[in-house]
Amino acid sequence: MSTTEESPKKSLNFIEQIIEDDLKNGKNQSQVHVRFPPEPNGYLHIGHAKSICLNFGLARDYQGTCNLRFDDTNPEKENVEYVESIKKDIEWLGFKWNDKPLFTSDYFEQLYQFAIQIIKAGNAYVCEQSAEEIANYKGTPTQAGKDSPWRNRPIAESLDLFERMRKGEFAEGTLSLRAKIDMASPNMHMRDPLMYRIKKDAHHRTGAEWNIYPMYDFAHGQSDYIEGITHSICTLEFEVHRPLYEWFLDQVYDPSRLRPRQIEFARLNLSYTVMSKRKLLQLVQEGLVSGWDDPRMPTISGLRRRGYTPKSLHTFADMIGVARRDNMIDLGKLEFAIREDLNKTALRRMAVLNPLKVVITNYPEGKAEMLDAVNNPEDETAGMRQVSFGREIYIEQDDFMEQAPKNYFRLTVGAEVRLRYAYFIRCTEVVKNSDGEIIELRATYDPESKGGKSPDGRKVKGTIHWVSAEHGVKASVNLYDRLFLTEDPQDVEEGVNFLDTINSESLKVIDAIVEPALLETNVGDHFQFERMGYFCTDLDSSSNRLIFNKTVGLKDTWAKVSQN
RNA sequence: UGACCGAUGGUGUAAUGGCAACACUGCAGUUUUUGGUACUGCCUUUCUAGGUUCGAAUCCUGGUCGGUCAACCA
Repeated sequence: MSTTEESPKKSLNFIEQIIEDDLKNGKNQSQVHVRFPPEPNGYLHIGHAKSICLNFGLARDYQGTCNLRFDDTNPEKENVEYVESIKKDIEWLGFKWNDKPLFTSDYFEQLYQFAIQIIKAGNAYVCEQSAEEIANYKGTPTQAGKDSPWRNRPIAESLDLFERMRKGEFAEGTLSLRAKIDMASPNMHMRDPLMYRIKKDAHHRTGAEWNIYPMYDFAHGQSDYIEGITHSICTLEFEVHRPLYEWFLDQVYDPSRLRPRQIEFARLNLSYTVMSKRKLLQLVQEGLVSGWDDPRMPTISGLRRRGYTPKSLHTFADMIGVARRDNMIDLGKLEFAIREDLNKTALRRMAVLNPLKVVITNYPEGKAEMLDAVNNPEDETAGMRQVSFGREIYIEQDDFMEQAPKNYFRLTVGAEVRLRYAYFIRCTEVVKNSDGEIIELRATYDPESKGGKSPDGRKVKGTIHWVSAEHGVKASVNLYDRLFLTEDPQDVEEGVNFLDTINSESLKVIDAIVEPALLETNVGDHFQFERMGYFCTDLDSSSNRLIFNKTVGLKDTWAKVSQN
C-alpha cells in the first residue's frame, strides 16, 4: 500500500495551539468551555464579531460549548435594549449559545460570599479612603504606592462594614472593599485593587436589591470559575490584568473543579472607522449618524442594514486571523468579503442612478416589448426575468461622453453601444439646454440586434444598462462612503478631535430609476445593480417608496483607468 | 525614566531549528452581452547588532521601534 497521503495540515492560530496542547495533556478533563462576555452598554461592532467568530468557532471546532454571559456589573450604563440587540446580533451571525443567556448579576450572591471568604482569609479589607485619596496613594507606573491606613484593620471590622455596605448604610464613594495584595507592585493592577464599590443605581435585572456592585477584575474571573470556563479569551489590553485574574482565582480555587485560563489576542482595528464603544456612542448621541444601525456604522446592526451578510463576516473573520500583534485591517478586505458572497447570490437588476434620457428615433412610437434577462450569471438556478423596453429609455450619465478618449467603450456621438439584453444603438444627436448641459440624447437602434447580438456578427465593445422611461420606477438610493477621512481617526494630532476627521460626504441620497422587477422586494433583499454595485432594500423601504442602500460598489477598472 | 507584550511584502496571516508561503491590495494580460466574475503572470517580505548551531524568521543577549497599564468602567 502507498503511504497514507498527508492531509495538508491546517495551520493553527496560537489559541488553537494552546487548546490542542491542553486537550492532549488532559488539562481540565480535556474540556473546552469558552464564553463571550459583552457588557450591555452599547451595540456590538465588527470587532465583537471577530471575537464571536473566535469563541463560538472554538466551541464548534473542539466539541465544546460557548456561553453568552452579560457582564452587567455597572448598572449606571447598562440596559435591556443593549441586551436584546446583542442577542439578536449573535443569532444573526448564526451562533447558538450554550443553554440560556447568562448574567454576572445572577452570581451577585455567590460573588458576595467569595468576597467574605477572602476577607476572612485576611486578604481583603474595607477601605475608607476617597477615590481621590486612593488615586494619590496608588503611586504611578514608575513609583510605588503607599498602604491605605485601613489596610490592616481587624477582619471583623471589615466584615461588619462590608455587610453594612450591602445594606445601604453608606453613601456612594465613601467605602470600598479592596484586595490586600501589594501597593509596591510594578503592576498597577496589583496595588490593592477595588473589589466592590457602593452604587445606588437601579440595576436592569436586580433592581434595587444591591447597594454594592463588584468590579470587573473580581467579577469576571470568578464568573468564569463559576461557569466552568476553561479558556477565557479576551483582548490584549487585559494582559496586565492576568496576574490579578490568577490571584483572585487562587483565593477561592477548589482543585476538584475546572480552572479557567485567560488568553489575550489583538483586537480588530479597521481603517477609516472607529471601534471604541464610547466613540460610537458619541456618534449616535450627537446625531452624527442616524443611530446604532446607521449603515455607515461599523456595528453589526449597521453592517446588516448596509447589506453585509453573516457569511461575509465569517469570511472576513477567517481572512484576518487571530494573533497577538496590533493590526490595522484594510477596509478593502471587508469589501472583498461581501463582494465575494454577493457575486454568487445577489440577483442582477438594472437601475439608473444618474439618469440621462435617450430617445430612439426609429423605434415605433407607442411600442413596448418584453426582453429576456438573466437573473444571475453566477447561478443558473436563479433563472430569467423579463424587462420592458420602449422608445424612450434612461441611461447612466457616465455612460455618455461627447468628447470621448479612444479607450472609452460606452456611448458617444456616432458610435454604437449595446443595451444590455436589448439592442445595439447608435447616438445621432445631443440635445442641450441653454446652459449647454446635455439633457437628452437621440439615437437609432438596429432591429436585427434584439437580445444584444447582431446577425452580421459585428463587434460592439461596450455594454451599458438602461431602464425604460415608460416602465421605470422611482427609487431613493442611499450612497455611502467611509465615515472618516483618515485611516486611523483615533490617531490624530493633539487638540484635534476624532470628530474633526469625519467625512461630511459619507451619505448621498439620490433619486434613481429602477426596473419594475424591483417593486417586488422585501426589506434586507440583496441585489446587484448591474455595473454599479451591490444594494439592499432598506428597513424603511415600502412599495410606495422604494429605498435601497448601497452596500459596496463593483470593482471599477474604468474608474482607475480614466483617472490617468 | 517602571512592568508587561509585540516586531515576517503596501495590509493581514502562516512557516513550531531544515527551500519564507497564503490571502487581500497593486500592476500586466486572457476570457466576457456587467470595464463585474473567472483565469494567468508579475511586483513586494523575516527591525537591528552580536551569539548558539552543520543549519535561525524561529533559541539566547543587547539595542531600536510600536503597543498596553496610574477609572469606585469593562
